[in-house]
Amino acid sequence: MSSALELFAERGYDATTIPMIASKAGVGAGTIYRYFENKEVLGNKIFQGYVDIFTATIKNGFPHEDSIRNQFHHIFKSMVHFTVKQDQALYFIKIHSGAHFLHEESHISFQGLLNIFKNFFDSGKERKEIKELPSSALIAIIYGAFLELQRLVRIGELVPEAKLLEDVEESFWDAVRLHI
Amino acid sequence: MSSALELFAERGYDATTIPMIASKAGVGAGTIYRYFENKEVLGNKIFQGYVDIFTATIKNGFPHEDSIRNQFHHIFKSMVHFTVKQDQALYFIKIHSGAHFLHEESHISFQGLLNIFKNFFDSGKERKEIKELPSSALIAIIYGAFLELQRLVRIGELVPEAKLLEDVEESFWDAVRLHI
Amino acid sequence: MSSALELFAERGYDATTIPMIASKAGVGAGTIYRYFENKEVLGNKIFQGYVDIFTATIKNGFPHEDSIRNQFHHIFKSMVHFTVKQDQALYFIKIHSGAHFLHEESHISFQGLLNIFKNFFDSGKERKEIKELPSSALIAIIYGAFLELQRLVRIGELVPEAKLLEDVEESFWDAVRLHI
Amino acid sequence: MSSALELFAERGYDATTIPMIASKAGVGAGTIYRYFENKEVLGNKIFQGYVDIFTATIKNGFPHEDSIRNQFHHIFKSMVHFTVKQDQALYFIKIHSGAHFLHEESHISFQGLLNIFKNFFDSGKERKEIKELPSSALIAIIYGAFLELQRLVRIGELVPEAKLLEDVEESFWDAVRLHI
DNA sequence: TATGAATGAGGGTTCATTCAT
DNA sequence: GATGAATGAACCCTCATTCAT
Repeated sequence: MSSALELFAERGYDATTIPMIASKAGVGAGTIYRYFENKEVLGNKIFQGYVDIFTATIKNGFPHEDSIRNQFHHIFKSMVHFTVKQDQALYFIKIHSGAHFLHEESHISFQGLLNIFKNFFDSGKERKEIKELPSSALIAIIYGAFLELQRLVRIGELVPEAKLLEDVEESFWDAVRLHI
Repeated sequence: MSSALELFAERGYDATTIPMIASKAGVGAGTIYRYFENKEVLGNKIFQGYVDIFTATIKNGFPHEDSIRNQFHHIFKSMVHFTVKQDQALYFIKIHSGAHFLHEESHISFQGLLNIFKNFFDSGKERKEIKELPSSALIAIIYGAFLELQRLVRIGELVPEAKLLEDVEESFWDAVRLHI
Repeated sequence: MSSALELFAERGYDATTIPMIASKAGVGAGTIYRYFENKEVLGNKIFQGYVDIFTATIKNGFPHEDSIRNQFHHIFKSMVHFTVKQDQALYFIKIHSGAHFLHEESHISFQGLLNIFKNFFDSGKERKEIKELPSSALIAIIYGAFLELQRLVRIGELVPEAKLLEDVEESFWDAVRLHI
Repeated sequence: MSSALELFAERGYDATTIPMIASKAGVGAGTIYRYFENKEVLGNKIFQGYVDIFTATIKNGFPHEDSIRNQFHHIFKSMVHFTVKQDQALYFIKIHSGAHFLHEESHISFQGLLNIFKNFFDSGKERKEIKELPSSALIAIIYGAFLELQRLVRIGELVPEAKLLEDVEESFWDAVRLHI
């Protein structure tokens, strides 16, 4: 799975062949079919797997009782944390989140991820601390911006130092918070 | 080209076949090869074509002498304008901007687009009106957020009404402006 | 036809396209189909046409009453003559004389050509001036040797000067004549 | 390879399709690509392979110390020997020796074959036993005549009995030897 | 259980042929 | 009559998938 992830992230699902994956994993091509029905299933397993890890990372230790700002900080920190550990995974998710090979189940997993954000923004709006934009829009802003930034980190155009992360978090927070 | 654009945007370059494009365009598969040397050239022509239109849209009437805020407004308005006219195009550009089939020329066109943003942010930082983040990061935030929002519009989850656009612009501006 | 001949000789029948021929002839591709039903017919027309000219060249002024040696001289001279005028044609005939696209009629034309040689050799054998080999073998020797020589001339490895031609004729005659 | 050889010899390289070869060989079309990078490589492998075998056949047991006449006999015998074993191969070589798909390496192999003949004729001319024709011409005569004869054997018009071979060898020798 | 040779459907592409102009 | 854009069958080739070992 990690061989497949790397290749899918590097070359895209369609441009990656099963023999490539097998060779990178050091197994025979046929062996892959003992563990995954076919390439599509493999792609979905990886997609769901990492989306779920991402989701779990954010859920883990979420400060439900804390302030909105601190909840936001937790989310941001979790995203960075996941990204650092799984930069291939996030890039893979980004470029394949609308891919033709994804099953309904994968889309649902993805929605689950987005829902965490949704819940957060909904409660933030209730408390008049978050802008009165549709939550889906707020998610799109944070998620889209974050993934694009991550792309820059990936290609080496940006180095994720503490100061930068702090500034980016500030920018994100400014984007969504309600300015009085 | 518009048939190809639609399919490339929907399914991605690799998952789109020439017969699919031909069929959607209502022509024979061979006909495509009278106008484009091969699939790769077709992909690049479309990519460059729309990137250039996007670039031109932003450059057109850019208020160089106006305030940073008004320049930002022009950029945002231009992005919306282009998106409304060419919703497929922007999504196509997004998911293929690092694709393996792109020629050097296409990358340069894309860089040209990003440079407009860069120049804007650089001058904004000089005037102390924009956050002290690397311009590439600021671009990523705006560009990433915008494209993700546009995806929602595309799939019908968001309706781009005047009020929404206004709020989104405000959010974007908050994200990049220097809060005193 | 001459454009087609040149291309067929240079690249072979299969590697020559109708648009190539049209372009070389300075006409539209469709125009060719006003004069030849299809590519196959064109190929056959050319093959037959030149085989017939070759045949006529040899028949023309054949010294039926003269000595075998002089008849041989006439044949050799005619072959050279035809070759000089139509070097493409002979090469085309050589490399396509067993080609898949030839119709029965073309094969018959070709047989007609070989028959002239056959008659000559048969009468020579009767007069005990030609070796007692099957006429088909004698033809093969002269015809095969001549065409291979012609190939060398074509590619510039041999210059067909008078002395060379004389020597080659001598060699050919030695090959077939009965040495007492 | 033998299926390909047969088809290439019968129909020519260009008119032979990979599916034809696969079907004749009783394998799937894709299987061929496990053993040969592409059709061109297959064609060259076959060409070189047989040219090399032909070359080896002549070199094998060549009587360097013997008389020119006996050396000639060895060459002729070798040609016949090779032809009997590989009748398709020689015809394939003949009709493709100038073909567009041949790599430089194949041309060199072919030149190597012709060089054996060249060396033989050169030494024969030195000893005043061979006609004073360019060696390339002498080769063309023997090679061309032989291949044309072989064609007749292939199509059944000539039966290669001992007597015939003896007579043909005599004819060939007469063609090239210096008549005092 | 693991393998990788074999398969053949399907992709990109070419080109003989047609036909509206 | 001449044209050349359009066509689609058929080519070469790739690769997901199978299955005998």
